[in-house]
Amino acid sequence: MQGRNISDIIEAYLKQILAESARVEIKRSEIAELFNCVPSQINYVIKTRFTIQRGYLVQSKRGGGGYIRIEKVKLLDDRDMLDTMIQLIGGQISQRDELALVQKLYDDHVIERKEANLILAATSRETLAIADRQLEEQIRANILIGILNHLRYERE
Amino acid sequence: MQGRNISDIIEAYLKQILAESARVEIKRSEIAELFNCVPSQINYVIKTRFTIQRGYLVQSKRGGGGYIRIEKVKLLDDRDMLDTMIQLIGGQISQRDELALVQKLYDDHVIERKEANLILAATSRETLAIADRQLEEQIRANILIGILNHLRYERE
DNA sequence: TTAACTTTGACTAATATTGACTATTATTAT
DNA sequence: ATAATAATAGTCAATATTAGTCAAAGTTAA
Repeated sequence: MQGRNISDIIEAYLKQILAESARVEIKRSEIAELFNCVPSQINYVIKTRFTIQRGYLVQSKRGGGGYIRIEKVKLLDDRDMLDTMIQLIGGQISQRDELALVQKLYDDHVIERKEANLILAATSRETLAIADRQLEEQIRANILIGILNHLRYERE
Repeated sequence: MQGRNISDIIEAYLKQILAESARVEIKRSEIAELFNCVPSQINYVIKTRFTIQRGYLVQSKRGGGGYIRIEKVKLLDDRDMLDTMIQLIGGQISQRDELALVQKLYDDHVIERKEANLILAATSRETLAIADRQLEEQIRANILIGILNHLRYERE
């Protein structure tokens, strides 16, 4: 599924570490050298793939001994998590961010695979077929929030 | 059916791979070069020959390391009913008519109760929160059709 | 002849890569 | 202590690298 460009490879590398360690701390220049890219590419990877919406917290420090630390965030259980997600969605959400969010719901066993795919099918750009991008993202947000609220009482 | 034009040839080429691999991932420009055609012809081939109705799922990514992925899926038995429903929905559907439709899907065991409720939650007037009634019904129609198309197949 | 299908290419959109410049923190020299 | 310097990381915009859309033009089949 991954590995066609450097960003994907770096993403996979970091997530592999995070699969075991709950947090990973890197030196930007070292990773850049390891993957033979410019240091700012690390920022790009983090910005596009390790957002809070996807359940990651990033901290860093400059200067000597500087680092970038990525931590996997627990969105707590049930109700808190749903509230948090609704907060994160806000008034609109892109298809890309939505995918990450639904993935997280699935990973956390809030929904099953069938439901996850149903949600994605219901809210894809192709399905919604709304010319105006902003409106599309607003409606996607509405639908997702509706579903999340529904999950509050549907569970169990 | 074979080899009369470039589109047919490209179709055959991809299907030959799919006969063994369940999925094929290509770089658009490479295939275009291989068959000596413009890149957008690949899109034409996919659009006309690898539709979901024929049992193919297509995903793609742009940018560096981009690709087009075609996956063969297993079509289910309810396709005719789904087609009929999509016809019936047309361009828009009220919440009331939708309820009847989802009920039928449930009665016919196409979806389970949880999924039915999820669909209703996703498409209720309250969730969509669109002032304009006509637009609301249009978008509800789009979402339902997207879901119905999703119900056509199963990943292998 | 006409309607459907195919081919083409100009324009658009999404995503990734790069590097110059900036900001912050630590270390060293005075 | 303070100032200078070194060692980090951050930002942002330009450029590169893909794929998508659409409509005009060409071709084929009924």
